[in-house]
Amino acid sequence: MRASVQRSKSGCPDHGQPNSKIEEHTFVSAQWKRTHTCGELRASDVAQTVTLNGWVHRRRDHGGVVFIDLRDRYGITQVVIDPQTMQADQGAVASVRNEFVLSLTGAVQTRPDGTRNPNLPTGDVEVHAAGMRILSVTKTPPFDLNNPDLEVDEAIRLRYRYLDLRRAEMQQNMALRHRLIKAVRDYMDAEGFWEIETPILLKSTPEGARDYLVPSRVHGGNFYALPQSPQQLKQLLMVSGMDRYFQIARCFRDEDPRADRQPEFTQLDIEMAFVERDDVMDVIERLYLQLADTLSDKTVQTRPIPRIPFAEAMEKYGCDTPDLRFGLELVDVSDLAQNTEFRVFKDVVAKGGIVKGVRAPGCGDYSRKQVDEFTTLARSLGAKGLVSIAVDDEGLRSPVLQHLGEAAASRIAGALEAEPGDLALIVADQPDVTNAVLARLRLEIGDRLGLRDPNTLAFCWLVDFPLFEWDEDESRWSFVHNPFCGPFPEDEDLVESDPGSARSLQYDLVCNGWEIGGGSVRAHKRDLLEKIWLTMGFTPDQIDEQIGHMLEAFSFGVPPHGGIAMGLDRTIAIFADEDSIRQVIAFPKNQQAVDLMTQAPSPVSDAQLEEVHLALRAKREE
RNA sequence: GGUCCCGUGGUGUAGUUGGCCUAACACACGGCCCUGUCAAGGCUGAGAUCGCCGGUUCGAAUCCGGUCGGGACCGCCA
Repeated sequence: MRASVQRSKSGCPDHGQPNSKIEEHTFVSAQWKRTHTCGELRASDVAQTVTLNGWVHRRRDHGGVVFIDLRDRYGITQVVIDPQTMQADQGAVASVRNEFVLSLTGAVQTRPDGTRNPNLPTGDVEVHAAGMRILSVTKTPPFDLNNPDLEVDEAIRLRYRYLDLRRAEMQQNMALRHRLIKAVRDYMDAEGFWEIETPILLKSTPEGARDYLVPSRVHGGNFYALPQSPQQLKQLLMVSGMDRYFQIARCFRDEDPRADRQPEFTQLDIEMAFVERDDVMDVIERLYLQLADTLSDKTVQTRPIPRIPFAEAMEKYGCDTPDLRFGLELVDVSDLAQNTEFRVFKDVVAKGGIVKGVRAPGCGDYSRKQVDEFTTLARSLGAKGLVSIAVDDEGLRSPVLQHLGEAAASRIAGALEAEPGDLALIVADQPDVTNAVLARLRLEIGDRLGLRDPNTLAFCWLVDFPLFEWDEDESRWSFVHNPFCGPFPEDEDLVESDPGSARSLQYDLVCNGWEIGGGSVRAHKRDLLEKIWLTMGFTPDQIDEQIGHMLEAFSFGVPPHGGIAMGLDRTIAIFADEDSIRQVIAFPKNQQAVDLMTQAPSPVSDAQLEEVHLALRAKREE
């Protein structure tokens, strides 16, 4: 539980408070209203009298002439203030500082030879000010807004997010986000989809992520839940005959945030009637290729988007979100490993584990310390250790060479296709741990060797997922995807006879190692759905309670249907070269799910609690 | 719930094998000078008891413990 959230120190130096006496002007007279934006004046506009409104990006005061770079969303224009020709109060001009909001009027002129600025679209011209009005003064900003290279602590940026959003990088990200969502809407419309809104206040569903709850005032003791996704509603819209639905939907999940996860996030939510797997995938594939072509300078690595069966992805990459921008596939060496004298390997294989490895090209000369970094990473993900084998022209070097034996080590290195100069990294553990660790090590190698080309979009579809996975904690089968995902038609009998072998009609779209979307063709037949839920250990009564309303709806004539949900924040982050979706969300929350700007979540009054019939069990702090 | 990393003027960093730190540098900020800059320039000034609390020590920004804040990850995320 969060104790008291510290407001960082007041932040802004206000030495001498020079601004307190400066007159600010109300924006009443049309005379001071902009005629142009700060990004549009060109040589062809010379001789026009214009008025610009904007923020002072930078000010260069030469004692006589003063240059002001005025900035708005559209760009930056240089304004020259010459005391000889300027009608305004010189004191006001001298008082201007960065981030003041100004109205400046004057004539557009060609810049003198040799003073043009090729780095600015407006750099051929400048406005010679005839008048100036200060619309708003400012305190000194808590961090530099005009230095694109400066990396300011994210907590400070989030506290003053409205200032952070003035920076060019964030303006570009917001522009990209707007254009991408606009392109999505245009595309969906052209494809015959209807955008239909669904409720934000709905019923809590116990499966899945933790719900955000909203207490009901009218119905004491009862709660709405915010949607984790509009899953059930969009399926019901199929029953309603809407045929093709989409929504730019806000979704809410009360789980710990990450770089690629926020408590609330935005999905392109889609559902289609009378479709098979390929129909949904085709709609999304064409959309994403179009988005990549029109909104990104990056190159799509492979068209059409390759499809990778889940089992193959786990085998080659150790995860279901492979980064295909580079090779370095994992290799299973369990057979070789179990025939060595190395007890660690033999025991793991004997207990159902696997031994796999990955090649780190050119890392054969890594120091003990560098190899230890790999080991630390492996241990942090649950591995008990990491076996490294360095290959050079002399032979092999490995901490476990004598346990493994020269010949066996050589065979394993050979299986990994390690050449002189390479380092082979091998993990032996239960399959999930081995794969998770090596998947991460593979990415780490890719990062270190610069193999994750930021100019490439390596899309792939993950298909042929299992329908169920075994839940160790609860000793029962559970969903891999969602409660309505359908099995392969030929696998329907396996739902009862061999649940672990039933394949699902799920598909995930992956790009550069990020899962950017997933969906499925649904199980729309009542008996099949009931069978699936029975397999997962629900009693008929429980099934009725959980999805009775869906089964009832399906009893009134349901079209075969399927859909998908695309993570737009992640999509935009990849397009914008950002490591975190916070960079493409205007007002995100931090890793503790706190909004550092508004300090939400926050206590509410006793009266508010009373109204919604709540009493707190623990006295809140502070 | 857990592992790891980080915390020094407004911002970003240096200093962190304890002592020459009376804490340095750049930007920002205040004052003065300067009529063609575009990261303008010159001179000058103010600003941090080193997140907080406690401990070790003759001596702590530096070592130890705790705590708060931030980040990456694991768990969690149908």
